[in-house]
Order: sequence, then C-alpha cells, then structure tokens
Amino acid sequence: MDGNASGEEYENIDWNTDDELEIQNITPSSHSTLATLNAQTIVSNGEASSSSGPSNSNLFQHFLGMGFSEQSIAKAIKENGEANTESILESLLTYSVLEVEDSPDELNSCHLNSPQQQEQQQCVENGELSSDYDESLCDDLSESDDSSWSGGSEVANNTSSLPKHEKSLLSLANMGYSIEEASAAMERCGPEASIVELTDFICAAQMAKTEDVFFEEEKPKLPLRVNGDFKKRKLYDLEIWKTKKRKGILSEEDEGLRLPNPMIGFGVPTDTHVITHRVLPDAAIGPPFFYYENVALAPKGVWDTISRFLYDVEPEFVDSKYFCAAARKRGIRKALEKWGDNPPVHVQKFVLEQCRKWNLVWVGKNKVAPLEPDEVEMLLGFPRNHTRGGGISRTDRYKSLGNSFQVDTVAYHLSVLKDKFPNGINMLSLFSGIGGAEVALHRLGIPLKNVVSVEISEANRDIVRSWWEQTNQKGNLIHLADVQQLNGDRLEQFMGSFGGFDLIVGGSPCNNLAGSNRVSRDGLEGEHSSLFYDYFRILDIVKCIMNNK
DNA sequence: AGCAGGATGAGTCCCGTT
DNA sequence: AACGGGACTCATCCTGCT
Repeated sequence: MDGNASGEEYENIDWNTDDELEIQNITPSSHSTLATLNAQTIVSNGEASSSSGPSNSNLFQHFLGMGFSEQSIAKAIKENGEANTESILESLLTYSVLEVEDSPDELNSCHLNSPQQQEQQQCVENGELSSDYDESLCDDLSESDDSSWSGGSEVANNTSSLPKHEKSLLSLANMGYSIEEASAAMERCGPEASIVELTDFICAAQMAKTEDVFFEEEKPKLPLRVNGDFKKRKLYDLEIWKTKKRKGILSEEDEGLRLPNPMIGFGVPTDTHVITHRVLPDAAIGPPFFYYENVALAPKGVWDTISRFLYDVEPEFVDSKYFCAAARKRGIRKALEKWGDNPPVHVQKFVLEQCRKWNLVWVGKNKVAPLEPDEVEMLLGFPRNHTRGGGISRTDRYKSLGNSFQVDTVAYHLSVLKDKFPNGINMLSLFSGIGGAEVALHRLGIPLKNVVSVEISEANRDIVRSWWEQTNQKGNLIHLADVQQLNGDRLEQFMGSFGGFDLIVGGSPCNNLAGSNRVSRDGLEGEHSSLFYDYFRILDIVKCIMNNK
C-alpha cells in the first residue's frame, strides 16, 4: 500500500534547514485537525517538490476545497504570502476558531442529509484535537467547522430562475472550480446532490490527484503508458474470474474474500469511487447494532469465517491512513545514522522512505526520532496523556496505543448512529482496550448512557476509567475483565436494568492473525484470536434476548 | 523494572517472467 | 497458467544495558 517517496521530487528540499524550522513545520500542532494535517502533509510535500511553487489558483482551490471561505483565504494569503502553505493554513484555522466563538450556531458541519447517505455513514467530522483532559478542549467531532471534508463554503443564491443542475454548476464555477470538475462531480454525485457534497467530491478528486502525482514513483517500473496496460490486465483478470464463475469452476478458494486495492472498502472521504449503498442480511440488522474490527491481512479464510459467524455481513476493509497522518500505529526506536551536508539523491530517498515507513519525525538537524506516545495518542484521535494514568510505562503506552482503534476512523463509521440516538446510547464494548470506541462516540457528541466495558488489562481499564471521570461523563461505566466470564445471566441482568444494548463494539485479539507474528500465527483458532468466538457468542446472546422481548 | 535493539521467518499478495 | 522473487505485517522472544 505505502509506496516510496521519490528521491527526485525532493531535490529542492533544503537539507540544511535549521532545526527549529523543521520542527515547527512538522511537529503536529495541537490546534490542527487531523484531516487538515493529513491534507497538509500530502499537499505541502507535493508543493515542496515543485521548483516553481504553487500557483495562486491551485492554492486557492486547495483551501476552498477544505471548506474555508474565499474571503478568509484571500486574507490569509495576503498576510502570509503564497509560498508558505503551513502559515496560511494556520491563519485560516485561527480565523475559523474566532468565527466559531462569534457564531456558535454555524458549527454543525454534518452536512449529509439524504437517507441513503446517512445509511452509508458519509459524515466525517474532524474535531479539534484536545491537548489534554480539559473537557472544553476535548471537542465533539460535531462541533468543528473547519473540517476538511465538509466543504463549508456558502453559496450565493440569486440564481433561482435557473434549473437546479445549472445553478449548481454556476455556483461551483463561482467558487473557482472548473466546469469540467463541476460536471464530473455532478455526474458522479447525482442530480440531487447538494453543493457541499459536490465540493466534497471535487476536493476529494483533487486530493486523490495530488496524491497520485506525489506518489507517482511508487511504481518505478511503470511509466504512465504502461499504466493503461496495467488496467487492461486487471480488466482481463476480472473477465477470467467472471468466466470461471459462469462456468461454475471456481474453487472454494477463489470465492474467498479479497482485499480491495487501494484499501478503501465501501468508501473513505477522499475516494472518488465510493459505493454508496449496501444491503445487510436480515439477521444482521439491529438493534443491537454491532461493529467488529480486526487486521485486514489475516490468514486466508479467516475473514470468511468471521463473516459467516457475523450473520454474513460483508466486511469493509479500510486503512486508517486515510484518516490519520500516521501510516503505521507503532513507531520504532530507531534513529538513522547521520549524513553529510549534501546527501546524494539516493540517500535522500532512503531517508524519506524510512521516515514514511516508520513514522519518524524530524527532531533536529540530520536527526529523526520515532513518535512520542503523546504524539501517537494525538494521531490516533485520543486526548493528550490519555494513556498516562495509572503509572503505566512508556513501553506499555506504546503497546496499548498500538492495539487501539484509530478514533477518527471508528467515528466515521459510527457517525450514522448520531441521528438515531440523540438521547444517548447503551453500549457493550468488548475488548475495549484504551476505549477507542468510547472516545469516538463521545467525540461524535453521542451521549454515553450505560457502557459495559470488558477489558482484560487492568492498566487499560484504569485508562478508560480515568478518561470517563475526567471528561465528566454523566452515564454509568461498568467494567468487567474477561469476556469469557460474561454469560447470558449476567447480560440479562444488565439489559434488564437499562433495557438492552444499542451497540456492541469490539476488536478481538489479532495476535494469531497478524503477519508480523513469527511465533504463533495460528489463525482464528489461536490462543488469543479464538476470542473472536466469544464476541460472536455474546453478540448472539444479546440479539436473542432482545428479539425475544 | 524498564527499556532498547536485534533476530526471527509464516503466510499472503503483487508483479514480472517464462 | 505456472513460477519465483520481493514486500509486507494491531508480534514475540531473548539479550544486555541502566
């Protein structure tokens, strides 16, 4: 998935920049949104590769697509100059914070209104990253208006005599998009699409394009011309597969679930080919709703089994790198050796590859280091110091974080629940870890009424408990240690007291599924990973109890 | 204790070649 | 269609240090 950064694209990087500057530019600011960081990473790097610098209109469109108003962008560019996108963005964010304080009513950027889109959880909000436990800083995802994906620009509406689609076209053109972009977006999103949806689409397409250009060298032996052949090859493979299927000569293995490439399943905000609808088997439909997670690259057949147990719901494969600036959750404790003042291109390339691969950040001249635990916390969407409580060691913080959800990704998926449960939710959280699901719901602004959280690690339970207290949760948190001890009687007892669970969330252990396990990659029947069956068992009991009511 | 570093190497997928 | 090399992975265990 992750390609390698090109060496030549970085020839213009100043390798002798003073440390302070490097740090300022790269260390994530606690005030930025995740998605902004993400976009910034892609775009600003891309721009760094260009000797001529960004053109004004591209720059303008880039920020427009991120949802800032034309006036703000013009002002920010005037203040900072064209060259420094980082400081422009910072100014824009500052403006938007000021605007937020002035007019709180305009905060809600959850803009997806059509039923089928709500069905398909398109609403990604990127809340401010809280810098500590202060509740005022731990913002809801629903209360941020500078979401990159929300495309919040207001459209002047004095064209009421035109047909709807022409009105939209005109509006988009007025916003600085080309007619081609606008009509492509309208074709893709349908005639009923709102301006915000259309700008979202265009923004996503632009970002995808930027990324393609930026990572072009990911396929070093594939010049553009050959790309066409590559696509033909894929088409050919598909035809072969279809022929086989028609003739009924597909083996069991061929029928197995395949990983999408790129890893975007039913859709991410930046994808231009989003599947907007899926049908769930009757048996799977909630309440209780459920959400199950595990590693994508499990041994063959594991996902088929999981899917079969979980009422034949087709799994969605998604790589959290589409939601998070970190390509990998775990940093390594490896610093690179020092280079001379003018490293050759291949050395530059090597260093950048390593940084990308291992999430290294610049900490000084010619020095890189792995992410600190609090930086990992931030990238994963947790409040700063989330894992610090209970005297947990640095190594254990890395470990807990490494096993956790990426909060923004989960929030994206669970955002469909927001309208369904305005008064709050009762959740059964299995294998809670450090509470990724809890934090995601909280940041979505879904009140947590009763949470039964099952987690084997005492340190992790302490973490969730102290998060619960420090965010002044109004609901009840009930902690249990072992999913294997959670039986029907106990569940019935809980459900009797507060009337059933609305949502069951869990990611069972991946130890025996993960490819990096050299010792005991024993599959779904492995010592730890077999706990998946407890997830199913508990889910099924809850479903039975609720259906018999 | 805690930490850092290193060795380990199965299973799968991708892609190019034959 | 078959084959082989390369790349990847929510990891685990061991050693040696502070």
